[in-house]
Amino acid sequence: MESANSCPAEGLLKMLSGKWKPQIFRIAVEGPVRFNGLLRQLEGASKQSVAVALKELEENGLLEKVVIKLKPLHIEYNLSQKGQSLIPVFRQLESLQ
Amino acid sequence: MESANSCPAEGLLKMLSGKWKPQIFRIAVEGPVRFNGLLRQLEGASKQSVAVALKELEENGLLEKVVIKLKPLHIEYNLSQKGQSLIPVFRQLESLQ
DNA sequence: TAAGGTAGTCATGTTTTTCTGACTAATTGT
DNA sequence: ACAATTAGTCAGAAAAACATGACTACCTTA
Repeated sequence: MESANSCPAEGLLKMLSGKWKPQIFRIAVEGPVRFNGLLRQLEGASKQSVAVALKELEENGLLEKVVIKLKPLHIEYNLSQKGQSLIPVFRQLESLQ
Repeated sequence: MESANSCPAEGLLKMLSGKWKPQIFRIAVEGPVRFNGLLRQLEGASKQSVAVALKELEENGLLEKVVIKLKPLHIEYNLSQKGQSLIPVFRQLESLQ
C-alpha cells in the first residue's frame, strides 16, 4: 500500500532518485543515449542498474526508447517532452549549489 | 571512495532523496518543524529515520537547528537561506507534475 | 514520587537497492 | 567456425536504507 502522494514535487524527485538516474538524465540532455555507451561512461555502474534505470526513466515518461533498425540494431533513448520540461529545473539546481 | 561529482544538480538531488526528506522539506517550508511533530505528521516514519533525515538536512545546510531554552526545552529546525533558495525549484517541480 | 512530554540514541532485524558474474540472442567481422 | 558487439536477463550476494522496540536524559505537572 502506498499512501497518497501529498507532495507533488515528490513524484518527480523519485523519478530522478537513485544512484545513476541523475547522471543518465544529464547525459541524455546532451543527446541520445545507448545502453553500452552509458555502461562505459558510468564508472562502477552494473548492467543491471543501467537497465533498470533506463526502464524506469522510460516508464516514467522522461525518456523515449527508439529502435534503430540499421546494421547491428541500435536502441536509443531520447529525452521526451516531459524530460525536456525538466531541463530548466536541472539548470536551476546547478545554479544554486 | 566517492568519485568527483560531475553533475552539479546531483548533489542537491541527493540532499532531498530518501523516503522522508522531501516531505520534511515541504513541511519545513510552511514553518519551523520539530522532532516529535514530524513523527506525528509522517505516518509510518520511525524515530530513527526522522532523526537521520533531520541531521542530514542540517549537515547539508538546508535546515538550521535552533534550541529554544524555554519551558520543556524545544528544538526547532528552520529552513536556511540555502533551503529557501530551493523553494522555487520545488514550485517548478510541482507545476510540472 | 510517579507519569508524561521534550529529543533523541542504540542494537537488531527486515526490506530495498545495487553489484557480480553467468547467460541469452541476434548480427558482424576474421 | 569463432570472436566481438549489440542489448539485455537472471540468480545470488553484498550494501544501504529503513523500521522496531528498548533505553537515556532532562524538565514539568500531579
